[in-house]
Amino acid sequence: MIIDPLIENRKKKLDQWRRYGIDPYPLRCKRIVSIAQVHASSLSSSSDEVSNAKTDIAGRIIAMRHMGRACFLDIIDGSGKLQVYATKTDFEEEAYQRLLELDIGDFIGVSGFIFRTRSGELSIKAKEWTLLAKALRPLPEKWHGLQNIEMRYRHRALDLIANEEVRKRFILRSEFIRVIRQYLHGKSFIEVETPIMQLLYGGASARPFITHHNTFDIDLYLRIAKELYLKQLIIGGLERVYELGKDFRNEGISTKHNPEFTMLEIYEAYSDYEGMMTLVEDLVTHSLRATIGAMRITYQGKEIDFTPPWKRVKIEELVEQAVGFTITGRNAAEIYGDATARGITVPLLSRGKLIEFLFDEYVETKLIDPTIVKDYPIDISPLAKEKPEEKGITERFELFVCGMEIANAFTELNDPLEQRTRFLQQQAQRRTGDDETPPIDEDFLFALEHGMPPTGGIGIGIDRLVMIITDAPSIRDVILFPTLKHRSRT
RNA sequence: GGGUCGUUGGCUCAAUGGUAGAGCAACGGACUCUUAAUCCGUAGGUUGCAGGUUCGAGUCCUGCACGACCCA
Repeated sequence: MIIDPLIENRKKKLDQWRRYGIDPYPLRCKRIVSIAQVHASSLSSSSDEVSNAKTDIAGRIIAMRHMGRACFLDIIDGSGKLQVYATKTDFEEEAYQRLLELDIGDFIGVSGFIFRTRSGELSIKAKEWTLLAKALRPLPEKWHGLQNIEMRYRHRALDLIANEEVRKRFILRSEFIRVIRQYLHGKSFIEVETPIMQLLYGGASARPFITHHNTFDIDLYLRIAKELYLKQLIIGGLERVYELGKDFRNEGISTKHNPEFTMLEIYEAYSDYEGMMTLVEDLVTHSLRATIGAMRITYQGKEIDFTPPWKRVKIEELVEQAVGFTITGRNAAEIYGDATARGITVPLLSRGKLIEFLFDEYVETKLIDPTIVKDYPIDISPLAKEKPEEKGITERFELFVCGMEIANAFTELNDPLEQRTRFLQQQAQRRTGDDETPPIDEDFLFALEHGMPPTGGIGIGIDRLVMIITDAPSIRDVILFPTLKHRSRT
């Protein structure tokens, strides 16, 4: 290991504190008030001496300004920043000298009186101080912060210390998720937990991660969706359930994809996809109101208006508008012919996949304001119920915002024989090399054969919603520890 | 997987193919209202890794690692 003089110096100081008889890592500190509380209780007062009572605060030193016989320190805790003013005359000779030996990054506790400096800054005049935790490494630079993106993702602690907006973003993420849970509880949904490690994966089209259970000596899959378990709960009589947690998909990484990501899935018996449209619209707008307090936000320079009602439009209509020829009522060969006649290069696919391809290519990125895209072709919607009046079309919708898929919902297919047929059709695709098609889940079909009431279900991508409300350019900016390749420490 | 860009002191960044620098942080000193404190001084580098071209490479070439963005 390379000897870093900065770290060596701090280690020497650590020993020095011990020689002084001071524990550099004491177990406890005094009962303290938060810095935010100090600011709050001093709002009304503008006098020099704000409080005659002694106040105890604690936090990390982020700046020190030595003035000879006086010293200013900036201290932050989880709630904010406060300036500490220490003068030689207020301390024993030793205590003041040792204060000067502190490093930026160290945690200290300060006992003193709250006052305002001549320039009006709320400060604490220190009477006593204690070392709470010694830092052995220097903090990132004070006003450029930590800019290196790789460092920010690999060492999120430093990112949170150095970059205030990062910390705010993750606090907002937490608030947003809390509000979602409150909303759902208010609607009598119960939160449940289903297996993350599964014998079979399903409920979506994606390649899974594989792990191994040693005692049973079996491979298990990390879930790609919660759908098939949650619907078993609907069958079991838990009529309103949701699960908010991670799914895992073994696919590429991009600014919109992390291999593990947070998905909320909600199932409601006796509802349908119309009910899910209302639910997602209400859930999202309610959560926006309760967190950022606005319906209009700017994402990466684009204005987005969440004001309901959101546009609801059939996928085939959107594709028709974009490509300029008729889709509805025409088969795959006809669509393929029209596309190639217009110079649009499309692969030879089934009808649904063709429409999906054209949608991805020509429509998706243009959907900026929240848009409910509905009535998907049946061959790409194996878990959704077919519309009786429109053969080949299912009661399924996806929500798009800022060109990103945010939610996917259906009137759940509850005919067990039909479901088996659909699964078998998927298996045919699997055999032709589509490795994203999951195997048939007999346990799910077994449950379904006992009868599932008409049900609406939806999956909502939480990370992407948080990206939008926090104006984050990459999904890695809203996941505290995004997936990165291993890099050995030098 | 393909393309483009990036990797220089703890951090943020410089440096026509010609002695690797600055600011912050650190260390020593001065200073009792500073807040990007100020002033004087000191130290800190195998320029991501491995090769190659060259009298000479942070800079040019090849490969690799990691990251960013775009595309698939």
